[in-house]
Amino acid sequence: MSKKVYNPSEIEGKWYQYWMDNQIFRSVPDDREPYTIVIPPPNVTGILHMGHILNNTIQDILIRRARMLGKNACWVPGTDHAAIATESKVVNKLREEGISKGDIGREEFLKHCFEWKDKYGGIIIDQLKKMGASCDWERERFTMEPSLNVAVTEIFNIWYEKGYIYRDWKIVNWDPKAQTTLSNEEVIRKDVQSNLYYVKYNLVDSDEFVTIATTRPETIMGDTAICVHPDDKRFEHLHGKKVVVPMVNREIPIICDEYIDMDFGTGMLKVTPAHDTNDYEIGQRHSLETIDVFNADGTISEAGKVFVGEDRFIVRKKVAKLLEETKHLIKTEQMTNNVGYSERNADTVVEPRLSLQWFVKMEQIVKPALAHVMNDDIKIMPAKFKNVYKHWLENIRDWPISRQLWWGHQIPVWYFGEEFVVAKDAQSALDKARIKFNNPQLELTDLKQEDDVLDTWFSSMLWPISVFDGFGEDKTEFNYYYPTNVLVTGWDIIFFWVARMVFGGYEFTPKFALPDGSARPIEKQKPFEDVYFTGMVRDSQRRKMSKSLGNSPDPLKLMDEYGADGVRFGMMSVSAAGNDLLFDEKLCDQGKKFSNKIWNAFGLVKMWEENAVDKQNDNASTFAWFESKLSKTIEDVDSSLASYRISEALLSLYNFIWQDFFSTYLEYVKPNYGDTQDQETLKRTLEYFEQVLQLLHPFMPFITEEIWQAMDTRAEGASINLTTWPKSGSIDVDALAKGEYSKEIISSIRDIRKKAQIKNADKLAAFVLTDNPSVYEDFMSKIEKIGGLESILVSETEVIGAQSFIVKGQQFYIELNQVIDVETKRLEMEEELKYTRGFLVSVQKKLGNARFVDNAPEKVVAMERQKLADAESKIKLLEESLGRL
RNA sequence: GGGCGAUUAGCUCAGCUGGUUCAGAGCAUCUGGUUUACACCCAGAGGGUCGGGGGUUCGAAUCCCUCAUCGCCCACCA
Repeated sequence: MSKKVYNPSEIEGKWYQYWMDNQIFRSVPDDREPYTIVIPPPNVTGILHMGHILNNTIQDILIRRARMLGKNACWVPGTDHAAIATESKVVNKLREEGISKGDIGREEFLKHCFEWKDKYGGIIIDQLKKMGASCDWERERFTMEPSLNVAVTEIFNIWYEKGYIYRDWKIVNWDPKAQTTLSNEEVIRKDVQSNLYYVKYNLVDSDEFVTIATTRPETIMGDTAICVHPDDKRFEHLHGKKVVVPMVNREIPIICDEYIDMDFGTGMLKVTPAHDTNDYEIGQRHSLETIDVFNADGTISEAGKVFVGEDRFIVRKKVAKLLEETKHLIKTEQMTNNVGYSERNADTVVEPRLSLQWFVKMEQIVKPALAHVMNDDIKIMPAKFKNVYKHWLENIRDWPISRQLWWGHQIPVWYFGEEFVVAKDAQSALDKARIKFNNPQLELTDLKQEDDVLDTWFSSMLWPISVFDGFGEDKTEFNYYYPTNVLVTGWDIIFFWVARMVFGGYEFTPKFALPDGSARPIEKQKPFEDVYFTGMVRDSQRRKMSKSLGNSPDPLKLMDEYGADGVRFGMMSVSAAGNDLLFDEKLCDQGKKFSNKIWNAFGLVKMWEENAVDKQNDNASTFAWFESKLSKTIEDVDSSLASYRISEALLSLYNFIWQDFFSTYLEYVKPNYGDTQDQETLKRTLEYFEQVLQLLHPFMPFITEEIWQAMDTRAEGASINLTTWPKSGSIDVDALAKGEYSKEIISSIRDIRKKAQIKNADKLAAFVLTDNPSVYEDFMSKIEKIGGLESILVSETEVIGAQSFIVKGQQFYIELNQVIDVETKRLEMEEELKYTRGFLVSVQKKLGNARFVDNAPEKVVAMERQKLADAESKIKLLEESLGRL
């Protein structure tokens, strides 16, 4: 401990290994109350980013503190298979090797995926360990492991039997790059500048034409009607007429539908049922033909007739040119419209596409999920997200769950020609099929399992249940740990994940019995008690952190530079709940400096140990003040944490430790140069230090463990993790106030010294004109020591020619042996007098108001009376001094 | 178009049930300080009509109304 600079990298890895070796984070069911968190599983192939640091630090703080509070703390880690993200990475990798997914087939492709997962899946886990996450690693789960597949399959069957899962043609969001469906939540809408093309459609058997405005001329080949509003007088004469689609020369009818907005564009809409949700609905209402002009990859299909095989955006330009050449393009206007992009392939425009997909009917499912959040059975923090949640659930649409991928949970549906059965596995599918199709001769080879897999979030929905084997035979763990205490995650996945886990909980746990065989009551069905939404991490210019901007620091580099403790501190110090936070590396530096400060303070105390002796001290009042202050801080930290105000808890600790413990307490009790420390002070100081470390441990686990271990000889396997969270003792208001006065007095002396440019080493004489020596008496020796005073003597009269200040009605004088500038002094005092008189008037006015005295709480009135008295005595003192000046 | 939120010191933000934690913190700025645990330090200072206006109240940064500005989410305007 002789080094003056704390080096976290030497320390942190060592202690993490120690915790693992001693199974500190292991949790198994026992008699204690459980405290459970399941991690939002990061993508298996992902790497740690600042958002992970944020929410995992919060979880770690809550878990470590729960452990110290004597609870059976269990934090379950794991990873998510992240269907689209992972599959596209593997596809890209194979492409670089000249291999295509189709060539090698499903089985072979999955092998590559698992290889990829084995190679990269461990990275993020190691990174979580590096930041100190106290997960029970023996419980690590993966959303695509076999037991979860069993659960997913079972749920699919249950929902199918309940009639909640169905297959249907719908316009879905199609990602032409990944070539799969996306849910609405996976589509990111952006406003973009587009061209609005005004296109001429000729009427059949007439010289007349109509003009239609469209942003998507490449879909013209799929038009099957022109639509106008039935009340639109301008077009009444066209009702029932037909027009010719340019380029393909197909005749289509002009129809009427109330959907049309008469004021937009030309008031006429071209209807392309295969490529727009609304058009599709209009098409259904009017029994229109559906012509799909695109292939799966976004090129024009045979049905498009022109530009077949060319990309949709190239075709858009070519169509425009062609229309111009054939005099069908009247004009082009610029406009802003809203275009959907794939969440996974940021540059890919999502194509509305008519296809046959699997859906979950949401109407019934969401009812309990909405009710139990609105009545706070599940508490959402910050509460503002309750509204967001409500709005989404109230307007929810059916959930498209099939994805045209191979990496994921394959949909448990087996086809026999156009028909199908839903089953738990191939064998039972065959059994069902033989009955359903009344054909006992059917063999497995006659059936074909659905190629598609399920949306990743379908398995994530079950996460809090499945990590405790809720769907397994043995429900011991599930019954002990579920419901979890809190979910900590970003608000951006409130719909993707949080809402789905909530309805998942209420859908699937009711049938699980409790250990005594009784039915599971409603409060045991929810997946978590509380949801804590973190904000998004942004850079200091408020930009979202992203790879492409390059503004996201690499957390590993940060941890190397500032230590995991430093990074955790930096992140937590700005993490007010639910607000986006501006992250700046400087914050980590502050954390690192804090670590260093603690390290050095401990070095000081450790030095005392070397030659401490048994002797008297005069620290009684310092101990009394500090203990009360410590108790107060514990109360503050407890209450802040109870309401998830993490940064508030950390900052009050930071201020307490640095200001009160180090700058004040340690300076007060520090022996004079060359002197030794006494045993009692040493012992108490170490006790305080230990409590402070315990309070700080959840936030900064490594340095607190390091120092805690260095404080004393510890048993093998002992850890600060396993100690008991400090309890706040009694608060002695009087002792507390006296300590604070002493700080104020010292501060005033330093100010005078500073202004008079007197060196700290020069001793000064001080006097006090007092009617209440208890204000300073207990701390007199400390004030003398820190203030650099020879002594504080009581004076019966004013000390002429000395600098003065007032604390709690006591007038102190500091003799400077310098000529003081009378005029400056007078102005200063007059200023203060004027202010105090004004203050007095306002207090008098308040107290003179009968309605205030009658209505305000007694405490408030008493406080005002105290203010009045203090102000009056201060004015008296100032007036006397001025008079003499 | 619908909804939500924000506006407090130069910057980033706390401020919870209306009243002593009420005008705060950190950073930044300025000034001074090296034999004493720490210059990754110590000490001191300056800086705000709490976005504007109105209201409720004995009392408003806090509650209500209104205006302004800014953000975010949701939604099918071709």
